[in-house]
Amino acid sequence: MGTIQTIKGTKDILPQQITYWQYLEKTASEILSKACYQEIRTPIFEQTPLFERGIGEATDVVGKEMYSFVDQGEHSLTLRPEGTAGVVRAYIQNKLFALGGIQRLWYSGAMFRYERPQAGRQRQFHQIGLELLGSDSVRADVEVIAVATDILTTLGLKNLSLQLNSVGDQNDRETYRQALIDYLTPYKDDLDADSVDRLSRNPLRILDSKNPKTQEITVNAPSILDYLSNSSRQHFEGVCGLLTDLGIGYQLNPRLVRGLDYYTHTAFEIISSDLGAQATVCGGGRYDGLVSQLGGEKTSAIGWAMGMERLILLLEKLQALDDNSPDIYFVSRGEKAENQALIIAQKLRQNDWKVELDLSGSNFKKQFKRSDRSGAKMCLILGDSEVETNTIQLKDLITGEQQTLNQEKLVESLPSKK
RNA sequence: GCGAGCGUAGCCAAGUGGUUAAGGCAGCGGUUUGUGGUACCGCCAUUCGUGGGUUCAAGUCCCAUCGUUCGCCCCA
Repeated sequence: MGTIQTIKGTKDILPQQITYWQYLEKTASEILSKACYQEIRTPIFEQTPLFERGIGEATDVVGKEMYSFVDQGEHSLTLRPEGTAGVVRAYIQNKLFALGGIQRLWYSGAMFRYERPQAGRQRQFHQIGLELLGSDSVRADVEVIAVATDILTTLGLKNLSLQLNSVGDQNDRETYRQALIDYLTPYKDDLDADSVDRLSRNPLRILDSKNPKTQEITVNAPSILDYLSNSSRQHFEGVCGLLTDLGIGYQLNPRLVRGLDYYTHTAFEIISSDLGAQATVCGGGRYDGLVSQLGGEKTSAIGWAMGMERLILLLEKLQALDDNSPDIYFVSRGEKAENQALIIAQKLRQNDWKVELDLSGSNFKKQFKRSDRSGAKMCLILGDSEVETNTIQLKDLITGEQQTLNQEKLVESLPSKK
C-alpha cells in the first residue's frame, strides 16, 4: 500500500466507538466533579528533565519508552508518558498551593510510550487520572480509591479486584530492599535472566515476575509489610480499616510494586480478569516526595490513572452500542422539494428532532430503502406534488401508515417522541 | 529489545505450484413512471502488504522488509 497509515501503536477512534468514549468521559467527569475534583489541562509535551527527575531515571518508562526529541531551539522535549509529572509541575509553577490547603485535580488525555503494542497497550493511549495534593491523611488515600471504584462500578464493570500494598517511606524501602537482596542472592543461579539483572538495579520488581521458577523462589521472600516503620504501618492499617468501613473490598498484595519511582506508602492497582496480559485498569498510589523533588515545597499527595482504552475494551464486551438512528429520515425528490426539505430539516433540528436528510437525489424507491436501513421509525416525504399543495407526507415506517400534514404546522403535528 | 502467529476487494473469507483469483455481507444500478425492510438480475481485486529470488509456471515455495495480532519485558 502506498497510502499513508497511522503510526504503529496508534489508532483512529471511529464513530462506531466514540459513543463509548463519550459515555466514559461523561460518567467519570460527573463523579469527579461530585467529589469536587477540578479538571486541569497541561501541555502534551514537556521538558525532558521533568520526567527524568519525576519518574526516575532507572525506570523503564524513562529509560527506554520516552518519545523524546530536540526542537529547533535545541531543547530536549518529551511527549508525556504519564500525567502526574505535568500536573505536579503545573501545581508548583502556578503556585496552586497558594489557593488553599488541598488541591483536587483531574485530567484526561493522550500519553505516549514507545513500546511494542499488544492487547490493551498502545504507543499513544489515553488516561484519565486524578491527583489529590496537600494531604497526608489516611482519608485522602481512601477518598481517592473510593472515587476510582465509584467510577468503575458506575460504568457497570465487573470482575475487578483492588490490589493494595504499602511500599513504606524511603527508609522502610531501603531496609526492605536489603533484606530482599539478602534473601534472593543465594538463589541467583535459579532466577531468570531479567530478575538477576534487577537484583542489583531494582530488586522489588522481581516480586511481580511472571517467570514460574522465580515465582516459586519469591513465595517465601520477606514481605515489605513486615518492614514498615510504626508510622508507616499505622497509616496503612488506617487505609485498610477505612476501606472496609466503606464496604470497598481489597486484596492485600505485598508483591505489588509500581513501576514509577515516586510512589511511597499506599500503592494500589485495580485489575480486571476480562483483559489479556495487560490487565491493570487503574493504578496509583501516594507520592509524598515528588513535589519537593520537582522543586516545590514538601507536599504530600496521592493519585491514580486509568487506562481509557482498557476500560473501553471492557465496556464493549459489556453493552451494545447506543442507537445512532435518526428520529426521522427525510426523503425528497425534485429540485424545489429537495431545497425545501433542507429548510424543514433545519427547523426540525431546532425543535430537538434528530433528522437525517437523504442527499442522494435518487428515486423514491431507493430513498425508502435507505430510510428503512437508517433505523428511523418514521420518514418525511416531500416531492413535487407536496410542494404544490404546501403539504408533506409523514410515514410511520413500522406500521406503514402514511398521513398528509400541513408544512406550516409540521412541528406541532408530529407525534411526540418515543 | 526478544518470541510466536497472521497479511487475498470496505468487511468476512475460499484458495496449499499450472490457463480466466470461489462465496458471503455491505455498496451501487436494475426488475418501466412517487413508496421500504423479502425475492430476482447485473456491477464491484489485470490482482493477492511491499521488494527481491527459485521455477517453464507463484496468492501458493525461499529471503528480506513493513504492518498487524498475541505473549515476554513493562505498564494504564
